[in-house]
Amino acid sequence: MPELPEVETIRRGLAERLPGQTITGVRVRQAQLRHLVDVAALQEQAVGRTITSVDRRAKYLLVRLQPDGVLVLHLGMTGRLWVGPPAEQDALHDHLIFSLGPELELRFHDTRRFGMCFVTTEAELPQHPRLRHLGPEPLSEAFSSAYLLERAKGLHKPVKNFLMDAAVVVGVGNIYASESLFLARLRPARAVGRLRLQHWERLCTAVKQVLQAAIDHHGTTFSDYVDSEGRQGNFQNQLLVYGRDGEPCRHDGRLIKRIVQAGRSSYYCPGCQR
DNA sequence: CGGTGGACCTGCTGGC
DNA sequence: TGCCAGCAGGTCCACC
Repeated sequence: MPELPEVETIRRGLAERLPGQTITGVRVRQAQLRHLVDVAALQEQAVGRTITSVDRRAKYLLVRLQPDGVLVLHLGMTGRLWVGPPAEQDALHDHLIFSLGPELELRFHDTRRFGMCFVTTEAELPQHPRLRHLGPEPLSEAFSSAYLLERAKGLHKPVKNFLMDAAVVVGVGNIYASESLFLARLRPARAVGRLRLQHWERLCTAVKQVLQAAIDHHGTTFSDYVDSEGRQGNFQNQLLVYGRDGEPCRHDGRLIKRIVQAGRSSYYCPGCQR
């Protein structure tokens, strides 16, 4: 479900409400998510700790704990987090419930169960198997045209798949990959090893622009994404190609095409993108 | 080594 | 109406 802008929107909501709260209990209704949740580790390393901040690395939310510990949450395709007064009853697919004293709770809901939850220490976090291979943040200076050119050298994979490879850059999912390629005027099937610096400059700028604009609009609600306060995003109104198969391009009127790459839909304008 | 295809899950939609 | 194929915003691993 969520790509970087949606996760960042959720992070901002959590960062307003969680710091200073103490995790007083955890209830696991379904431990089998993307990986099996280690309930004992949560009890030992999260319960009783106070939350100091909520940060983000790639699409992972990092709930930092005092005196040490990081509660890591990933929303997969359909994960949602909810902060509020304790619910009267559990809903279907409410898997994890963190009590924050008697009047507040953090609830993790995930229909398809591709999400993740684990706890680790501050020292182990960078080397954690789920995080250690991750590439640069797209909105950081490390994500540059020079970096992309170097990284793509000798590779033959399509630029769409390259952009969605978390070892290359994190946070760019299926929606924003198509949108970025449209802005950069590049067809998704272009082989990365043959692109020149000028192409990477266009693409790098486009990725940053699209992600920042989506964050500014609180993300994209395509079917069911909502933030931690239950609010929908607004960026779906600004999508230029994603999900617009057969509709006219807003720039040149040609019909948007849909192709499948690595099992995922890609959308592009055959006129604007080369 | 790089690249693809399928697996993991549930639920919704559209065609017959 | 019912059934079934196809699709969905992510990640990982086995296999060529």
